[in-house]
Amino acid sequence: MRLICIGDSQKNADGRPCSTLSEAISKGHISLRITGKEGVLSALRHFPSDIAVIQQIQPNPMLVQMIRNNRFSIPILIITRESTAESVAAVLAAGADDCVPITMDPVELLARLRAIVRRVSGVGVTSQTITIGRLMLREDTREVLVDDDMVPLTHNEYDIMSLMVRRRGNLLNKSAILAALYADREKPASKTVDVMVCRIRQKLRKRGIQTPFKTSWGMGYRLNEEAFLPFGARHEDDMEFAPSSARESSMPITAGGNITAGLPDQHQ
DNA sequence: TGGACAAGTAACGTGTGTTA
DNA sequence: TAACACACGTTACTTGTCCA
Repeated sequence: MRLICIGDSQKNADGRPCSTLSEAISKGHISLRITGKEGVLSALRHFPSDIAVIQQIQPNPMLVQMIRNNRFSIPILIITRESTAESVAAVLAAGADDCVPITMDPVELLARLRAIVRRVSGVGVTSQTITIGRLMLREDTREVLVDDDMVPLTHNEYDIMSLMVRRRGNLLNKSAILAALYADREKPASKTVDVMVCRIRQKLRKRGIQTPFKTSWGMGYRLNEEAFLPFGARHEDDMEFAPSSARESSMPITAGGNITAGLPDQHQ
């Protein structure tokens, strides 16, 4: 496994791995390359790696957002010294694959690194394309296709769709979506997310995807993977046409601020 | 069951890019 | 440079859900 270690704190500004990561690397016979956050894009471009590890004092979505905005689909694990549920949710929503404390046992850290790499390189996922049944998301061209028919999404609509697909299986609340879309900009009203999700739904509905997202009342949205399964592979419930103002789900999800963290991850 | 609140949606205003 | 198209955000209204 090839690992690129990115320093995003004063203590590890040049990317030198912390002791926990160093031990995991030595146990796992991992080839290591280090970089500071200034040279991260160049390093990712010139030194293909299997996974990126960002070391931060507190989870900060800006660096993850920058990597994703430059269309690097490399899996990202964040090692952090101090974290809150909200800050972990923000980096996961921005596109990180995992966020772990620096106190984690090196053995578990190594296992997580391997699991993420295995998951991302698995069936249905390539570095540029994610496929879920009839849905194909091309990250290199920022295109979304249903049955090979392109869905004309705007920039923000694509970003929400991409976020939903990459975090499929996880519930995403509106603030997390806004944090991912507007990492370093002033965020609009959360109602904006409702409107953009509604527009995506309308466009997908025209292509026969009736309930692309499940709504959890008061909590957020989740990708409805079954809606994208080919006809005949879906449950009866999903074959029904939803009303125009569909409330796909009203089942309350366990309350809590960090609703994206701690749930099973998405890539199968 | 009804009020409060959240979510869905259409309509509209504004900003920006494109084109003649 | 004006006209136009489009994306985006806001507003207002409707609908659905929760809870006392």
